[in-house]
Amino acid sequence: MPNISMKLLAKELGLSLSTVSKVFTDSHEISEQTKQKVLAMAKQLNYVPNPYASSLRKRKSKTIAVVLPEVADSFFSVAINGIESIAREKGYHVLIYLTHELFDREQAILADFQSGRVDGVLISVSNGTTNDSHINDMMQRGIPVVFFDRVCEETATTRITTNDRESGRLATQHLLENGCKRIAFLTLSESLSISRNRLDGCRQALAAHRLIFQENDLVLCTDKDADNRDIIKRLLQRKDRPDGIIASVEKLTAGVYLACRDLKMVIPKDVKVISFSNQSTAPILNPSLTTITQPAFEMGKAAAAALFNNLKRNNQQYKPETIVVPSVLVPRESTTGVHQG
Amino acid sequence: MPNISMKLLAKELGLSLSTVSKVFTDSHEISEQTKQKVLAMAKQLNYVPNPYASSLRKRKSKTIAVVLPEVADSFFSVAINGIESIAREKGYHVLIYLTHELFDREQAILADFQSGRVDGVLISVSNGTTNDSHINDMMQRGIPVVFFDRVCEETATTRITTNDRESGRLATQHLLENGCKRIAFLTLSESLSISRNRLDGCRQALAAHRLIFQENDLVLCTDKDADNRDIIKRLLQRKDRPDGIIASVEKLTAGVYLACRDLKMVIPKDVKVISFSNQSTAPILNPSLTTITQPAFEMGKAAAAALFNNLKRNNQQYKPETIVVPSVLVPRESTTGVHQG
DNA sequence: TTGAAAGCGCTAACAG
DNA sequence: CTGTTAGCGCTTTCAA
Repeated sequence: MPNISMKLLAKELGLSLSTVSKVFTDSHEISEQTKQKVLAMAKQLNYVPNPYASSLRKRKSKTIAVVLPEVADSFFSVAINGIESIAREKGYHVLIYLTHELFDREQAILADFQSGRVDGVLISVSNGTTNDSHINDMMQRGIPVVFFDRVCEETATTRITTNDRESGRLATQHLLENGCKRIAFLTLSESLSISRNRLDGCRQALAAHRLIFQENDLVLCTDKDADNRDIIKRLLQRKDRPDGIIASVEKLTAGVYLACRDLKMVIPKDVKVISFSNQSTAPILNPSLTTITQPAFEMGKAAAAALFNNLKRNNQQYKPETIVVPSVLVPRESTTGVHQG
Repeated sequence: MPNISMKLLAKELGLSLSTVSKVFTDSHEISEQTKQKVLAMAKQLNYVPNPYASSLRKRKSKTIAVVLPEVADSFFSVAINGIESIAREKGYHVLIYLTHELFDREQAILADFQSGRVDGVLISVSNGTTNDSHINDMMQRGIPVVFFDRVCEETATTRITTNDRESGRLATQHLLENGCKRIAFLTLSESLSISRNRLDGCRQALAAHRLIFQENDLVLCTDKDADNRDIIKRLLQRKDRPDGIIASVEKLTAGVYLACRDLKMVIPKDVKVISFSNQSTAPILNPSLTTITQPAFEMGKAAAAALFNNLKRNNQQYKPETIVVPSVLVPRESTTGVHQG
């Protein structure tokens, strides 16, 4: 059974194509009576409009793209839920693309959007993203782009972030208050905005306590968990080893726990650990893990909402506004030693 | 700057529209020379074909839909990676839809696909899905559907699952071999294929050991983690309490660990725990968690590959084949008490 | 309030 | 090998 078109539907009703079309755009120039008749017949014949014909004609796709480094960690998984929830509300469809942290890929993906495939883009930039020309291209072509989580700070558009710097400061302060004297900061990348900001906050907090961040306490980890475990072991075996560790990315947590286990070091007695993480297992780790939790769902929602705002005001001037959805520090045993609920 | 169309490109070249079109479909009836000329000019003018015009004309969208209950747990996150990787390879785009476990939603989402928006559908059915008429509708309209993970067993199409029954049996056997005498099975739903199959396997293994599964050892949990914690506490406080627990869904793990903590029960001494889970934190839980790990990435890939197969053979008869990608039991301390790497 | 007609950008049959 | 032409299914002037 071929899909029934509007033309057929019109013929069936003895009405003109344009009249029927107007019914579906709920035009006021159609009588209530005709509307009912058309709608009834449409339902009866199971008419479904062809979105691509409409897109072609209107030059609007009712589709947005979400461009992510990966869906591996829980942050993006949850963020997608937030995005989908509001896209759905607006009647938009969501295309998903993964860059796998490759700048090339990210460029290629955005380049495709010049075709008009999507009306707007939500992006969390890849690890390897160094310039924003591909993003500016998009915007110049009238396709709004909104950053979330991993942003380009120079680009003139809306950004949804969490308070990374403040969180870095809080995490550090929390460690210091719990008795740490020397803090190591684990990171995956020095170029990513979130890492830089979290580290900045860490430095600030140390400075406020008249401590200086030692450059060899900044530990660059890798994508391979096994390697990280070794890297962290080496860190913990140094003569000037830290007594507090900040894992600036969720996936670095395992390395810390395993390294400690290998070395028979006890968290939090020998070293205290705090992690930027959304993992639901934080409370059941042993010791339970103190986390800075990002509001992933809220950020997803905020990002989508911002995009739809930019979408409706049709100009190409987006204000370089930054919306901050704050993270939450949840103290648990890995820093406090105190057992809780 | 308006997007440049093929028409303009043709005019610029002094060629006809159709010649240019044929260049882009790489038709053999165009001279190499003209091809080069066209391609060069296209690049120069930054020509990008309009996908919707093409979709309209060809009645193909080069787009597939992935319909999921939720992206909350790690299984689906990773599966998406697998799907995306092979969609990308084939030059397809991926739309994502969430049902939030609601049958209504699932129906509405599929109904929209009658419009021709997608060429094929990958679906993991929602918790509340009881019949498959919406799926059959799709297929009758020539849109292939492939199930993955959560399948409808009656529906005549390709299914990608893991060996749920076998895994249920293995999990049970593993507990028995480690000394359990009475096993409780935690589940979220009795209707879901995966839950039923895992439970079946559990029953089989018990029977093989001349044990009978007591009906009150089947524990129905909820979506609320806090509630589950209480439910599991009650389970562990029964006079005839189990000494082994199978969490048939990842998210039930936390409840077990927390309930034990509340009751000062020690895993694995007082109760052994095995969980169907893909969480990367399993090794760093304390005790580390014995898991049955689903091959999420592989299943995603297999599902996408199967869909593309069905896509190219254009008939409407798909064979009701089930492809099984086996899960892996990873023994850890929560059942063995033995500490490992 | 309804209808006729043009055209969004592309593809594919057919002709030359 | 290249060009002409007729749509894909819909929206939107403009005219009736």
